Amino acid sequence: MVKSLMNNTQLGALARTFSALADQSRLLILHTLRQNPCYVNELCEKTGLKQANVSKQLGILKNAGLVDAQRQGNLVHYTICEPIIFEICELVCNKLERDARRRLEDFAPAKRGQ
Amino acid sequence: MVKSLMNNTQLGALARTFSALADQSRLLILHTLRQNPCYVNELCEKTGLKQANVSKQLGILKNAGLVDAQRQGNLVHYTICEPIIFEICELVCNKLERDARRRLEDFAPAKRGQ
DNA sequence: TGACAATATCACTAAACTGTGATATTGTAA
DNA sequence: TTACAATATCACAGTTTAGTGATATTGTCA
Repeated sequence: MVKSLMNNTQLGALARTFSALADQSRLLILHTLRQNPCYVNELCEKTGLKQANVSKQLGILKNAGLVDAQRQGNLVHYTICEPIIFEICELVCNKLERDARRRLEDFAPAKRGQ
Repeated sequence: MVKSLMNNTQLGALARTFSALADQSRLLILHTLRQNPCYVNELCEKTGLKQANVSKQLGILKNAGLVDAQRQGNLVHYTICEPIIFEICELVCNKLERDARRRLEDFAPAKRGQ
């Protein structure tokens, strides 16, 4: 259970963490890193995002404590350091799927199966 | 497990849900509603936010499918309709606490207990 | 009907954010 | 040292967002 009473500092920190997750490009980066931790240039290729943008978003993710960076010579290797983000995404994805299913039911009630 | 491959539509929907959670005022409203579902005017009193603001944020939360509204005469009663948001907040809060603890350890290593 | 209360919406301002080209930084290797 | 590659940072434009006072909408009651 979340603490039953939260203070403003806690709510602010919570909001900042959600902000880090509230962008499609950053989610794409996390999703990509999940398949394989990799270097910045690889992230650019895999995601199709530009280098400056990838670096910027990685900075935000790192600042939120979601990814870790490790310099290897000329390269920087990024890893996800908070697997809980995938639990969280799973919970939200399930909710979204339920929502969509419910919306369909409004048009095609009683159809069973998917 | 989250689907191992997500498409842009899914990532976008995910980002939009996190956006709804990425604001301190909205988290405060959710937190308040969690103690007791209530009417808009009560929310204004309990949170100290202005009426126009509360209505606006409630609209965003409702649009994200996080709260439900039920008109009762002149009043509108709001309820949280997605308890999973508390699981999510709990996961994030635990992470934040771990982060803070780790940060403390950098200054006061080996102190045990809290 | 008219007066009033609760809530939602509008129009606006100030602040924050995304993506980008250009540039700075950091490391390698000759 | 110099040249070069990978990444981070800067400065900027365009977009989005939160909060607010004013107003519109919706419902109650007399």
